[in-house]
Formats: sequence, structure tokens, C-alpha cells
Amino acid sequence: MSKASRKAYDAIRSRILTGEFAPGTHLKEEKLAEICGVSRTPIRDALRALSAEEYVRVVPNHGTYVSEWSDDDIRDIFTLRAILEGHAALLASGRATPGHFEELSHLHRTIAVMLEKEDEPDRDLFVNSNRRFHEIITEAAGSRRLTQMIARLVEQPLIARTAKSYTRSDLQRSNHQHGELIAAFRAHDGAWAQAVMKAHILAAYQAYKLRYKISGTLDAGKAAE
Amino acid sequence: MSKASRKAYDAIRSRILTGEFAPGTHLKEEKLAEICGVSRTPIRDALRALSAEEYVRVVPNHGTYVSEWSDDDIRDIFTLRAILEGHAALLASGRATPGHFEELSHLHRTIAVMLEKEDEPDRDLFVNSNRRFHEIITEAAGSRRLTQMIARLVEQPLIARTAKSYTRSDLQRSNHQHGELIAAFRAHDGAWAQAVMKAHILAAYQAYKLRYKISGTLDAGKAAE
DNA sequence: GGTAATTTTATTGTATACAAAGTGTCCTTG
DNA sequence: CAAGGACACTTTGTATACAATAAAATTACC
Repeated sequence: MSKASRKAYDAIRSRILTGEFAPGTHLKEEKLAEICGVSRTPIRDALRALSAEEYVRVVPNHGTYVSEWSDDDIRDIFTLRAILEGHAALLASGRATPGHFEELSHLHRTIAVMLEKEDEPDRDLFVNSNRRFHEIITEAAGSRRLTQMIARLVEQPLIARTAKSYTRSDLQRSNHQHGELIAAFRAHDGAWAQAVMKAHILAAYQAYKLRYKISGTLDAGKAAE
Repeated sequence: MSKASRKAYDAIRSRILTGEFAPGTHLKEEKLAEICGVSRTPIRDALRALSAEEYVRVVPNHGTYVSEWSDDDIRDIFTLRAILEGHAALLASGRATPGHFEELSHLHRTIAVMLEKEDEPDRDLFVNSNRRFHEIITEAAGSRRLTQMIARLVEQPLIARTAKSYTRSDLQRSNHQHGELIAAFRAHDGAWAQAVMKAHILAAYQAYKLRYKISGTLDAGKAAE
């Protein structure tokens, strides 16, 4: 994507992420063009890209609307994340380099240090470190397609909401699981890494559900016999 | 997508599928506009859409090129198909309706009848029936996102090439596995359905590899303990 | 006064013209 | 003769004008 399109893409995406453009909002091209300071052409480019990533849905001849996520969508996202990131962890356990280990350990310690302090946990630090932690693992897995699929699932608003729903002990549990993942990687035990990653993500879903009062269980559970 | 864009999309996509636009080809917008009988604007729409589906890759300020698939890409595609379609089979086993059963059985018989004849197998019939068979299962799984992910993986040229690589006994094995999938669905045994589906796809990868002389094993194999 | 047809208006879709960026060639110069 | 720079050319990127479409409001007719 090039200059103006990129500018428009970033501007629109960030406004969706912050909630300035709420789910269901009808995004009008002319208005967006004005906001972004470019013409409608790159705006349309950006909207099509955002549509491919499910941030918006475009209805032909009607317009494009900010995506609304149903409880079923949320369930599907966590289910697929558990499956795909689990697989990524499996692959990464055989392919991670010393450089990967080092960065993972560093992030693990960073969060641990933050959680040891008395005051309110720094959730921004947690969200960013956590995102990077997961990114490293999917990168280490070494499959372009897998990386892209996961990236499209891990939409930021959902992650941010999940982190907000965490209690201090949830945060500690999460970081403990990160530590266990590192141990599994060091042992080159793919099955272990995969199991920890799945548990890690299903626990996140549980926290999310409790916070946002979604009922129902995760289908992936049936697979984990 | 609307009229002109759709027209361009279909025209370009079908030319990629038939090989008229070979992998690596530089697709020039003006030329495409001439071929499709529309202006460059909908052509660009179509190219961006095809890019999201990995049919082409667009290099900013240089142009868009028909995707070339490496052996690693092929491996990733089959691996991810095994995982995701396996999961779809798991879900479908709990959600398939009598209507689904009926159509699956019909397709199964159609292929069986075709294979009983003495003459050369009708590969077009096989490809189409097979595609529909898998489509029904992913639809029955009832997850929009999962359906879309699988659809993006199952690119037609790869499927067509796979079918071409099949011997008569491969075709029979494949259809036998379809029968076993139906049995698993009828028994509402998700784990069974998932296992059969994974095996079904990994067998397809094996046939593909033998035909096209790709070496290396499938990473997913490690997961199937 | 209500309903249906029609006009108006708001918004997206398409074409075209122009701007920017990159590539290669040819000329100049050391 | 080689290296560097300028220029021309090709191709993509962006803006704008116009066309098509769908929704809403208004008017006419029953």
C-alpha cells in the first residue's frame, strides 16, 4: 500500500480501534476523505483492505459499516486462535533460535517485574509485551500463511478488551503460562508447547466471558480429549 | 463487489486459474482494463481483492504479479487445510442436518458410480463433486470465519493439480474416506470425523508430492500423536 | 387521509486526466 | 573506456468529474 492509501488505512483503523468509529457506524467515503486529507480513491483502497481484515464490511451500493461482533464471532475467534497459535507453538518449539529465546525471556521478565510492584498493574505495558510475545512465537513458526492468518484473527480491540477484563491474578497466571511456554521451547517439546498455548488462550476466553457475560462453552474443548 | 469490479475479478481470476496468466507474470493495469472492457479503477479493485486471497502479490509502485508457490507454501497450505478442515469436520459432526447428510451421500454415490465404470475416470466430475463435498462440511460447521479461512486456502489450481495426480486407486481411497466421514457424522463422533478428515487431506498431500517430486514431511504429522 | 408513484437527494461506482515514482538508456565527462 | 547523471518512458498512484443506484421525501391521485 502506498502513501495516501496507507495514511487513510492507519487513520481509519486507529479510529475503529479507539472506538471513535463505533461498531455499526456507516463510514461515508467523502467524510473520511475530508478527515484523512486525501481523495476518495485511496479511501476506497483503505476500506477494501480493512474489509479483507474484517474491520469493516462493505455492502455494494450501500456503503461500508464498522464490523459488529456477535458472541458467536468472539467464540470463533478464540477457538481459531487456540488452534492456530497452538500449532504455531508446536512449530516454534522446533525452530526457535537463541535470539527468539532471549527476547521471549526478556518480555517474560518485564511483565514479571511490573506485576511485583504494589500499585495498579500497567495494562498498556502488559498488552504490548503480550502482543510481542505472541508475535515472536508465530514468527518463529516460520510459516508466512500461518502468521498472516493469526494476525487477521488477533484484532486489537478484542485483545485490549481481554486485557482489561483481567484481574491481577489473571495477569499473573498469564505470565506464568508464558514462562511455561519458554520452558517447553527450551525442551523442544512441541506437544507441551502446543498444550500450554491452547490452555493459555482458552483461559483468556474464560476471563473475557466472565467479564462480558457471554454464555456458552468453547467447541474446541471437545477436541481436547 | 459491484458489476465492473466483479467482471474484472472473474476475468483475471479465471485466467490465472487456467494458466493463461502464468505465475510470476507482471499484470499491467492498462492491459487488463483493455481485456476486461472496463477502466483501470475496477481493475485495481479486483487486483486488491485477488491480493487479499493470495492469487497475486502487489508491489507498491512496481505492479502486481501472479503468485508463485514454493514447496514450502504448498506444504503450509496442506498442513493448514488438515488442521482447519479437520476442525470443521469435528464441528459438523455435531451440527449436520438431514439435508447435509443427504447431499453428502448423493455426492459419495455419484463418485462411486463414476469410478465403477471401466473407462478413464471423469476427473472434472470428481473435482466438482469433491469440492462440493468439502464445502458442505465447512458450511455445516457453522462458523463464518472458519469457512472463509478454508476457502482462502483451497485455491482451485492446487486442487485441480492434486486431482490430476491421483491414480484410480487414489480416487477410490479418497471416495472411501468420504464414506467414512459420512459414517462418523451419522455416529455424531467428532473425534472420528476429525481424524478421517486429517488423514484424507494428508493423503492428498502425499499424492501431490509423489507426482510433483517435492521432498520433506508434513509438520502436522508431529501433532497427530 | 392514506397509498403509490415520482422527484429529489445522498452515496457509491466508474472513467479519465494528471502527478509521482521508478527504470533504463544515452550522453557527457573524467 | 568506464562511471555518473540527466532525460525520456513506462507504470502505478491520486484527484476529480460524472454516472448509476438506492433511499427518502413529497406530491398526486384514489
